[in-house]
Amino acid sequence: MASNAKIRVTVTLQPSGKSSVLIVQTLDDLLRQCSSKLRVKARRIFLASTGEELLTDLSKVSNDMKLIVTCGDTYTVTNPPSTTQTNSIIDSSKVSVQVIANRTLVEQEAIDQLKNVARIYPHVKHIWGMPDLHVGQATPIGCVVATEPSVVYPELIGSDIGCGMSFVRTSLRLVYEDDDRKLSKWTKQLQGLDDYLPKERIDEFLQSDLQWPTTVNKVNIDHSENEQLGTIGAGNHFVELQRIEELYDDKEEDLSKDYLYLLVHSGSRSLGERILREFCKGKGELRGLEKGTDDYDIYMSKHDEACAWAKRNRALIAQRFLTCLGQMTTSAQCLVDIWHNNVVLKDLSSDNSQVHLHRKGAAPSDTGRVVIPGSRGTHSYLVEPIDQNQESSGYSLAHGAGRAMSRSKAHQRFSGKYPDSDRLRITETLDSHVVCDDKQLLYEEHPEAYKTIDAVIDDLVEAKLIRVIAKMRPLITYKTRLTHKE
DNA sequence: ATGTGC
Repeated sequence: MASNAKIRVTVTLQPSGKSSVLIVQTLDDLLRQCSSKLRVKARRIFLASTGEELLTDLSKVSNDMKLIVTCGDTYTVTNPPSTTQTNSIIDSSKVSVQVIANRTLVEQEAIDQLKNVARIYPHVKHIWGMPDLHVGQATPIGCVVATEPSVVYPELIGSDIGCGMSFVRTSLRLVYEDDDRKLSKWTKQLQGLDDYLPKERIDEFLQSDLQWPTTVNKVNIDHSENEQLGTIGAGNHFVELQRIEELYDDKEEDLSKDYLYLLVHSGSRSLGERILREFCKGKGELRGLEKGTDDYDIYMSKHDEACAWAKRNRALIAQRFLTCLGQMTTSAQCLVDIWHNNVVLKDLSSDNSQVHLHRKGAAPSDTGRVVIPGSRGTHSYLVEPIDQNQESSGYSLAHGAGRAMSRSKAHQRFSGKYPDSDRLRITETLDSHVVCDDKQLLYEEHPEAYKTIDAVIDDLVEAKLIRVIAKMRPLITYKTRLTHKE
């Protein structure tokens, strides 16, 4: 076979299950790309179907083949995981794996990834999948993993430590229900939000007293690790101006249809990523950190700091957004701030034992109200957990609509279906404004690339996990003014 | 989600 032919393959790292699609030309090229994409020293490659090892070249590999990569271990073909159904306990033998989804479609691949977590991580006691469960790199997004309290797995929290959602009541008003002239003007005023702030402002903000909505720890780290504070980032992060479309509970005294609300979704930017890398790089993907070791103490302290940093990041993003619109930032009040990606020590209600609850894309149901965002141009929901002590759902809820397809698939499909990207700046469904000058993101984050938020909410209501307080309508979704990656 | 390499 000609050595310059390009072949597209799917590689899966064993035992972690992390996978990636690569375009490769030679075996050396393949090993190199595996190392960089999977973040391990890739040493051996096998054909997934037969277990045969690739020793000299890619002559046995053709387009779209599945390959297994290991760091040195031999790979032997095993039976695939048994088929499963959602809304039931999948494997009660050792680890209970439960997926809460009825109306929402959860891909088999995501469920297989969840079962893989149960199989390969020691000391796991319970796993829950939320209705927005979808495929991740190795661990699916939209799940909660409870382990023995003696161990923490950084990989089960991921790189965006502290990522979450702030819901802020502003003093902005819209006099007419659809004052589009005002919204167009505000959209134009949203400038400079992607710029990094001066060191002095960042340092001062990290050391300020902040109630958001409760006291947030001060953060004391070197500015070289802080420069992104106050910026939204990319991917599914955004700031959205909303109004209340339906208020189902008039007893909520801090909610008023007269004012507009800000929803901020962002995390710890590259800070969290550096922390994950520090604890996983070259040490295997599954490494647990054991209580009593220095690594555990250092990771937990950095994790907590990243969580505080992410909260302050959301606060500063909201401030900057309101400043663009000429608002006094002191007039805003944060009603909800939750983490989607973090680990907490939790007392289980069933047997008084403790677990480390790792949330990877899941909202807490044990700290009060949460906002569950839809996809771009769809409603978000302010909800209240019915029982703050609900072990059967892992003390958690869905954190959003959940992707229905990969980013690459979405880009390919929607750039073909909607070639005029400018038209995506006003959403088809609710006529909301979208600020996103990154064309790739416009397609990757297209609403049709996500599951239906109403199905996710229905699943949680039917499972008696939440009651809906308010339905929020998007007015302006701000993603980025940066144009790179086009 | 992110920084980095091709």
